[in-house]
Amino acid sequence: MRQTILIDYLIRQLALRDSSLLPASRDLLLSAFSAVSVVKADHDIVPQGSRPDRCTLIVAGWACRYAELSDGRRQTLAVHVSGDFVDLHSFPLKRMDHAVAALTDCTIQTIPHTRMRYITETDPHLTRVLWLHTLVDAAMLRQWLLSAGQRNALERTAHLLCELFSRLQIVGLASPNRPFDLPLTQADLAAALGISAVHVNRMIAQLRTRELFHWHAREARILDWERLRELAKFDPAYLILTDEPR
Amino acid sequence: MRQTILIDYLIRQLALRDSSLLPASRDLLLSAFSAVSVVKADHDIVPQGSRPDRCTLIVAGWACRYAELSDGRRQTLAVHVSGDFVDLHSFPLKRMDHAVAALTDCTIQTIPHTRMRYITETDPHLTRVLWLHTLVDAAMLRQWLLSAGQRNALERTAHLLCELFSRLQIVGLASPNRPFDLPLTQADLAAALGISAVHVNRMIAQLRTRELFHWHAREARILDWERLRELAKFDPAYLILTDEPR
DNA sequence: CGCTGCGTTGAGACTACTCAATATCCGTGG
DNA sequence: CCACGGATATTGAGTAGTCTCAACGCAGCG
Repeated sequence: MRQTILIDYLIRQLALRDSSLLPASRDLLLSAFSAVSVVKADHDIVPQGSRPDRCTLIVAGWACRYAELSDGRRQTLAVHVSGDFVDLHSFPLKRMDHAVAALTDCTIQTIPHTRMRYITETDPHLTRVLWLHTLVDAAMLRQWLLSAGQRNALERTAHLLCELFSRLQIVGLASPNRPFDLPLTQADLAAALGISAVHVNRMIAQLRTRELFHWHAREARILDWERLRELAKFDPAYLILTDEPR
Repeated sequence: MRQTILIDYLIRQLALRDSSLLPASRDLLLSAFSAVSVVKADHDIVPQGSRPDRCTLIVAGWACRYAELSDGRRQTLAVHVSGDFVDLHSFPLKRMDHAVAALTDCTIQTIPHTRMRYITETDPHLTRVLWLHTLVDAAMLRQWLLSAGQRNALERTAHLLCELFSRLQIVGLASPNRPFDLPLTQADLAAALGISAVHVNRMIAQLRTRELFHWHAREARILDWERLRELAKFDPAYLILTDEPR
């Protein structure tokens, strides 16, 4: 039962990047997950500076990672949706240099570091796939940094929407020419984009005026994918949508 | 002979994060490195979009990674010094989503992906250490994103200087209260900070006025580490300076 | 039915940008 | 050893993008 949920999202992500992973490897990973638990919106799932002894998977809901300066300024580092490992990197890294928080109520499952270690000792193929998984996260960070440094506020907003839409498609939570559920607030987007919430509002309004994107009451709709992609200069290659042996 | 050079820098980095790595593992890594070769300043070491069949180590010189938008805007994603693997992640990722370029003349050595694969098949401990190595890169990316999103130009400049100084200390190319060699141009810093070269100049001037940092003719000197660190809100924890088993 | 949180809009301020001019450094060739 | 040219650094002036503060609208909920 619990596997079924995981297969729907996590396995879709793993299979996308390496379909040659054996069922035995897949089961080695899946069989160690805890029962599901729930985290309320706006609560930390993993605090900054902690030393987790397990990795957390989002089964349902939206979460984010953020880093905080000593004076309280916060930057969102990633947005996570169903099927995302939010802190797979905590296994090699040990200490969390940032926090993970629930943006909406989240259903999660965890897998102990001891199992991760066992995987690295016994299953090189699965280990490489998990390593890749952490590197796709890093690739997204690079795109966010490219956005923060070089894209203006409008392009940056468009780019985030493109990325989220593409990633939701991977796990089957969105499909072309259909609306999708976007339960974030404009303040959430602002924290992710490194601009003020007021300015996010203006940028969203501009996307609406240009008939690229519409968003009301959590229902988001991409009106012109090609033009939005062009505006954002979005190239999905970094999401590693190709399947090749690792 | 060639190992001697590597030990000086790369091994210092690996040992810092896990001194329990066995000599056999270390040698498994070191023995596969190519002879040194040289890349002239401003030349690409690894082009964006390529599919390298080897990983590259900087033996001497300064390099950077950068991503480029289709209209030519560039963002530097990382600055690399002696002892840094610039594209270790190319092994799991296969395709480069960004480029690596020499900022100064660089001496490099490479290790084939085939050897990397062999390591993952036979040496779980070394594999975890290499995985960690790619994740320290990701931790730096997070700090850069935090800088880009939340730190102003002055703080950001100070933070980069703090990071570079700390990393140079790791490999023994800088030490407290002593000047160090900083062969970058202000334009290089601008590309890394996501601000204009003119503004970098003003920020450096301000650090000089505040008697925090002095830089002339490649010789850089941190005048007041504590105050610079405070200004930058630099917390070196993300560089993983602690040694614990992986 | 009145909070409270979120979204929207306007006005003025500030940070960092661009363009442009000048200064300085460094390597090269005479 | 000096003169030159190109790259780099410095400074000034005006501008653009984004910020902050503030007010108001609207919807959901206790």
